[in-house]
Amino acid sequence: MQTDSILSNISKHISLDKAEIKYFLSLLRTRELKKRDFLLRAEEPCTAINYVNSGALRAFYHDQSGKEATIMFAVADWWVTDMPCFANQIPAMINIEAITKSSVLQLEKEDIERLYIKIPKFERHFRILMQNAYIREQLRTLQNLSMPAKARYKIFLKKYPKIAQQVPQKNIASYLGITPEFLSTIRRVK
Amino acid sequence: MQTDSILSNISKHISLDKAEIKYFLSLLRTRELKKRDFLLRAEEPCTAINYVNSGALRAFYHDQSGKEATIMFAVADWWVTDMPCFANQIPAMINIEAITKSSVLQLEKEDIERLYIKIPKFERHFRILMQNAYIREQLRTLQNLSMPAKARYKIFLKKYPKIAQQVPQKNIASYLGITPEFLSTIRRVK
DNA sequence: CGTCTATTTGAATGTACTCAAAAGCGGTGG
DNA sequence: CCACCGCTTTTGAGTACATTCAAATAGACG
Repeated sequence: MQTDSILSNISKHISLDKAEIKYFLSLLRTRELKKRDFLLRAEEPCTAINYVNSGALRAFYHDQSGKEATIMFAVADWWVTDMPCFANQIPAMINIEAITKSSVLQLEKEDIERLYIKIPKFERHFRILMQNAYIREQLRTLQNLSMPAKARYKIFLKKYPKIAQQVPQKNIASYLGITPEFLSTIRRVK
Repeated sequence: MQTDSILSNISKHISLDKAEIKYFLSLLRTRELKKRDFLLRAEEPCTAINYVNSGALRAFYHDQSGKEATIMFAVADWWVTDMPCFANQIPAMINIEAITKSSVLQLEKEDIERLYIKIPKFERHFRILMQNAYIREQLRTLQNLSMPAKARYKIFLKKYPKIAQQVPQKNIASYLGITPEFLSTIRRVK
């Protein structure tokens, strides 16, 4: 199990001693995904939060009319889950699919709750993670509201160059909230 | 100082003893705002996070072209600040204005950091707050991407009936990312 | 009561979507 | 190694959603 990466992720915000590291690592389970495997499917229980060791995943929502909206991409060193459903222990609303061969570390809801009790510092770590996620999402809302698609696309390319390389264009379109056709015409004009 | 409300907000997630309550309350400062007063202005340092005791406030961004986008409303029992700037101690990007006469309790950055150290339970409280904010914001993104304005407006009315009553229509338009004129035509058709 | 701002209405325009079809590209099997 | 298949991307025409600008009406408040 590759664990250097997740430990360095955590050491950004809190420091752990040997015993704490050992306990924390004991809670993780590795999950390997082939391209197009699902880490989570809508309607299933969403029991884990996932740390991406390698690869690229996409979280997306399928609405009643069959259209899909991409909620987020997750590449190495990102955390991903269906947060509303993970937090409230209700069936997943979204799907999480591997865009490329990927490897993730899973932390179960029950285990993270135990972890919060046993090593309260982890509340801090995830507080900061949630805070950053909130900030990112709020900025995204702001851009969706105030900018045309072309400007949003340019910002996406600048902000997530790695993701832009790894994922098909139609997924970026659905992240931006536009059709693949329209993204294509945006790109044409440059 | 009205403190029952904020204590009950906090007791949703953590429980405090008498001494902890006393210490926590000692960190708060009341701020009274008249209608149209600013709690925060863009460019100013954003040093505090604010709990709304009463009234209604609006957080909005003014872009270079002069258009404004409403980031959020805050009514009684909500927390509000410019989170990116509060977290990173950089000048505010957004404005927070009182829509009606309001009363807020302010918690300074330095004090909240001390609070986290002295009473680590507060990490948990704000972890849950940030998690919920993230969830709300992600849901909002999803709706912005996948629904036409009319459907978003209906959801807004259902979700925030209190806010819908208290704030002018043009503010709701800017929250939805549409022009006041277009909101008006949406409402016409019913 | 008058002034100022918010809301409504309408016409012209622009941004993004749908549907359809063609072109490009990657993987797979013969 | 090439040919074919399926999927992604491009292109275009017609349409729908949302904006801009301008002007009229309605409401709020001193």
